[in-house]
Amino acid sequence: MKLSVKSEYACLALITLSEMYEGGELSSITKIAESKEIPKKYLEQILLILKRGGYVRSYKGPKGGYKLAKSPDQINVAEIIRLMDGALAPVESVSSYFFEHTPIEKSPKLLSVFRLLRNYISDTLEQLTFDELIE
Amino acid sequence: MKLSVKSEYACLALITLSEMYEGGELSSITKIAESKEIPKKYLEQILLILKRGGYVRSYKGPKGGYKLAKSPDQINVAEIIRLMDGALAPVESVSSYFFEHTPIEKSPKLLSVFRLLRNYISDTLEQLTFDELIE
DNA sequence: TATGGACTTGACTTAAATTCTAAAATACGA
DNA sequence: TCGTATTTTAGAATTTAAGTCAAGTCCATA
Repeated sequence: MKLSVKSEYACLALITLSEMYEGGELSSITKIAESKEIPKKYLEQILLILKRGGYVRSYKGPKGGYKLAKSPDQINVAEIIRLMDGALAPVESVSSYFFEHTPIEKSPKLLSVFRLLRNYISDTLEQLTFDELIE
Repeated sequence: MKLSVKSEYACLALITLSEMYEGGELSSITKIAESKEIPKKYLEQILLILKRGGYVRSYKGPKGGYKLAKSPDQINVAEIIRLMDGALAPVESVSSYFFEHTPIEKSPKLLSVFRLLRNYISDTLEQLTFDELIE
């Protein structure tokens, strides 16, 4: 019952960018990777996904790097996890975003418990925006 | 943010055995696998783990099979997930059972949110026993 | 036009999930 | 009592997906 490291990395990267959103400065992949101890090459892939998702903007060349495309208070944690992992249900078949057949459907009662958990997790992370995560 | 299928399978197997706990009958791996649509060979491994954990008893030979070692109300879902996956924290470093360094530690605020989620999930599943999951 | 960074592709590594092969125990019929 | 079918037990091989690494290409800007 855990988050993928992909989502964790994505959140950490966005936190870094959120912290420097005010000044409008850029941060390079290398800087983010070093400060948050994330494998650089993996982070490259993750930032590309975030870019395609419209969360960050990139600038090439010397002095290039990344910055947020929206203000931190307009990005919540739930949507990032969804973008990275597809869904954020404790069990996939509980997801309201897409339905996949998983074995747990065989027990309606267990399924309903996980549905409650999903809603709690979902609500919590939906309300958590990145401006709240700045140090 | 999801459960391993291993845990799902373990819970489904225990639900099946809980349903026939009254009569004291046995159920074979094959029967459980078919009724819950679980890969049989994988289920064999899972039931062995449950056996070593003291949750089920096994009997070989024709008419053999598995049955619960305790009554369903004495087994909760949390301990099964812990047995299968090691911990049930939404993020491992939040686990109170063993501590592992994960990248999310880099953000204390995010970590504390996940700690709250973990406690909620943990409490919910700790209180959920298998007698409540019988159809 | 040279450089520092983003981008692209592909391959490697590890762990989860699944399947394969074979052995050991037991009930039951001949 | 023996043999056989049925079941669990065990270890290992295979597959698949997540995570990681390597080498190089493209591009803005100083």
